[in-house]
Amino acid sequence: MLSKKSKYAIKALISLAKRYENKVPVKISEISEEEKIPRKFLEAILVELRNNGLLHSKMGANGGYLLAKHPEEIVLSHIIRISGGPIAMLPCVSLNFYEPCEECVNESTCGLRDVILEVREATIRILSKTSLSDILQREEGLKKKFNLI
Amino acid sequence: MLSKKSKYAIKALISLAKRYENKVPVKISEISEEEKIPRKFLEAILVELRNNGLLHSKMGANGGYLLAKHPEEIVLSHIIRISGGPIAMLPCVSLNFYEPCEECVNESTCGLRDVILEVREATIRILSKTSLSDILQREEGLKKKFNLI
DNA sequence: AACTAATCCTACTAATTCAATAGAATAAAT
DNA sequence: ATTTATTCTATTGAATTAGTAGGATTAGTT
Repeated sequence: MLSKKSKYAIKALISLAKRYENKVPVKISEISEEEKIPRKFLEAILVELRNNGLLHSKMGANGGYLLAKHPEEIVLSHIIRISGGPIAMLPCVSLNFYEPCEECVNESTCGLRDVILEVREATIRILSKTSLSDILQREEGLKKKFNLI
Repeated sequence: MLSKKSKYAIKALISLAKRYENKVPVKISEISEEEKIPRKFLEAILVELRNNGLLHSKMGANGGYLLAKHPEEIVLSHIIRISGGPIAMLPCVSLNFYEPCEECVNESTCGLRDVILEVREATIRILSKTSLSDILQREEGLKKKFNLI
């Protein structure tokens, strides 16, 4: 399960991606209201995304946040890793949050691990090719599909 | 991330699958020691698996647990669901633990949900075709690969 | 019948992680 | 100066997960 933090991070970035062309900083409170994300929690999340190079910030009046890269260059796997969510279903197959199972006698011959490794690969394949732009495109597609446009 | 409970459940069932042919009940303490799973915790897990039809139990002296089905018929997705772990990365795409996102205006046009749906499908595809037998076969394969046999 | 070895059941507690909040410091625009 | 923002540090609350305790029940053995 994705943490709320990760979900909020993704939603906030999608919201910023929508206005990427404006090149005008967007305030925390604006995103918070639009996406219904608790103000102070979002604040912490955005700082973290900035520290990891996904956002630029501007302080003071008329300040706010901007994507640091083109929406095509920001992919889901990266966002999830920054916002603290391991992607793998077991620590022993995680690239970024690796930990051995205490009880495992021989990790390299563990059948369960082998399966979960496959799951991770399938998951990463999708998440690392899906950018903010892709998500926006999907939304357009879905709106058309449901005749909402 | 899989909970420890789920992981323990899977490991316990694999351990039972190895002795499936014996048709002799296996004691909790035996499994607990072999797999290094806390005794009392395992107890609760096995009862749940039994209540959900994956195990048969026999009380009293010489009692213990047996798989209720052939190891080929017990698949990972089922074990994980019983032991409480949702498989999907978001509640809004979960079949068995569905919950809408409070903040979502229109779920059916949510681009993020659409991607996560794809991830879930890829995951379930693997987990629901992998049985206890498959895992044992993988272990054999891995042992050969690493010349441990 | 008594004894022993096992699961079963109910309840509780501990530990960890997740989610959210408070409040003052700093920066920039007017 | 004043206002409008982000930034930083610290703390709290809530929920979930992990694990424990102890007695009731069942069945085999002598």
